[in-house]
Amino acid sequence: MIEDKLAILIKKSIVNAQNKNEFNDFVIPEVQIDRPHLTEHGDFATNIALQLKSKTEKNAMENAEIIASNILDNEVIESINIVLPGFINIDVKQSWIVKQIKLIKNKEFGNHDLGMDQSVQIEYVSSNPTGPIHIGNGRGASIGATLAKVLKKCGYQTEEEFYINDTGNQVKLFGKTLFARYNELYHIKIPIPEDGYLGEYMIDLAKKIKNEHQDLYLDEEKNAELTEIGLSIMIRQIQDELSSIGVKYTNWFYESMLHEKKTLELVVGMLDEKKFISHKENAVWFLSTKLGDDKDNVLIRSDGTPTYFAADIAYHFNKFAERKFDRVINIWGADHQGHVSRLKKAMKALSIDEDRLDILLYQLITLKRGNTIVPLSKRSGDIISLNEVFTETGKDAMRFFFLSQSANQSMDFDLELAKKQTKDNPVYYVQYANARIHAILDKAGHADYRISYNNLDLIKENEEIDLIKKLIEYPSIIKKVATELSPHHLPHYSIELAQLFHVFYTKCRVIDESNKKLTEARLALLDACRIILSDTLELIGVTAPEQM
RNA sequence: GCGCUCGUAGCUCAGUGGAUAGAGCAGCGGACUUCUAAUCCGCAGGUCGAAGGUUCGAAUCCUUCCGAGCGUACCA
Repeated sequence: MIEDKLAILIKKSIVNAQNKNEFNDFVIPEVQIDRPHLTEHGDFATNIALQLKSKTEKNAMENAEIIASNILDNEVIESINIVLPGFINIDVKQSWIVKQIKLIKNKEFGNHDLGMDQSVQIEYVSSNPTGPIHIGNGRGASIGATLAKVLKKCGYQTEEEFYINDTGNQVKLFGKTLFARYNELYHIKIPIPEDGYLGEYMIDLAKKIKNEHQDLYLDEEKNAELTEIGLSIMIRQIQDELSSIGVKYTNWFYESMLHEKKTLELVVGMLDEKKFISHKENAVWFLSTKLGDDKDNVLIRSDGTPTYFAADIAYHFNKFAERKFDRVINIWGADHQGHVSRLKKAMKALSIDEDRLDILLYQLITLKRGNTIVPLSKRSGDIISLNEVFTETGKDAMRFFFLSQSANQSMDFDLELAKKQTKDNPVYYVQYANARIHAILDKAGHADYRISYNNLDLIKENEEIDLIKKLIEYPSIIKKVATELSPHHLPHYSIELAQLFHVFYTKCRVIDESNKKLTEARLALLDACRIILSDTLELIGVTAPEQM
């Protein structure tokens, strides 16, 4: 990365100055390299001279002068300007920028080795299998899928997992509701449980089972089997819907596995051994207050059944201790916020370093129809399924939309406006840039022009240089997304890149019959652009069409 | 009450210690005989919720207040 290169040059210059006694000895802090907003402030800037004030006992301007005068000869820096109150502004050589095109020959550009081959598991969506996934889950799906791809690009061994809560109260309710709906088809009236699932999809589900198995499960004693069949159909539907927006998991993990393998008992036993368990009012409690939480939490209810929390501790124990992931990232909706601290405390209690667990919360989506809020509840049957929204807006517009805001920002999703806004979605602006690139490359191919890196020095228009500068920013964007777990930078970057391409397209004609050398150099630039743009779109989870 | 997140242009949002705060949409005005006008160029639009503080420097950090969403279960 160019920033690293410049930081090293600056660091060397400070060492130089120290050796010449122009600076006294001190430990050099990390040199921060920024991209200034204004072009007159240079291509890059650093505030290191300001930061060193306390260490050198000189003022920032003096520091800057010393640093600038000690920078060794190099192929990158064109000029250095020192500006009050002590900024060092750096302009980079055009000849160096242009040469960078050569480095962008495939999609490995932008890769990092941050992960050092560590294994990381990313768990996301994990919605209850008692109903179809709703529109709100689309956000978690988009964030998770993109983050997984970026981490892979950064040298992690990634695994993507969907956790299926196939046991517990909600599943029981689901089973009872399904039983009632199924019987209804045979004109047998069985009341739907009070908190049952009222959505119409339960009727469809019952019909499906009737078509396949006829009256085989009318007997109440076979309710467990009926529930299992219902769940498996539901899960398949969830898989299909996620896959149709381009989200595919490496693993689907069933909660029931934890019960079968007695992981819960194991974990509760371990916590007991480490004195984090107490028995109060016939229930078993986890003493998270011992680790600084505000309150303790029930693991086993007074009726003997485990809570969701207990299962989740076992599940995470399984991730870390049994499957041995180095790192685990969970992507949760903000309504699970209260769960974060106690799960981390539980890991700590089990002697698992809580820093290995990252929980990324995304703020919830408020669904609206005009000015009225549309409530969402699986149980009441108020469901806007992911499926019905994306078939109207399209997968690409949806993925781009969900990713383009920071996870900390709550989102409004207006169902009426969604279709209208679809055509305004910036994703098309970006895709159009890609289509334009391919139009030129195709035409050049037919006319027998070849990409050539031999005459890159012919590239000197401002629009070309700006475009290349944006291209070589790509690795730092990827790094930012991976370290901050903030995938929303990708759509923004793609828009900026597309914009610079469109400007270039308007100002610089690529195929110029009178100038074959320039044409072939520009084809090299164009190809670099194609690679970065399509890689960005792939990470976002959006297609890169060659024609529009 | 306490905790988490947010408050930036008419709208939707970037920017989270750096210099004169940016983009899209909406608005107004221009540009197609050219490799795709789903494009480009220009104009207009802001006391960064409020007040204090920290420092060379604050939309960004701290404190208080105001407003919004979420959480605070022997639900998941």
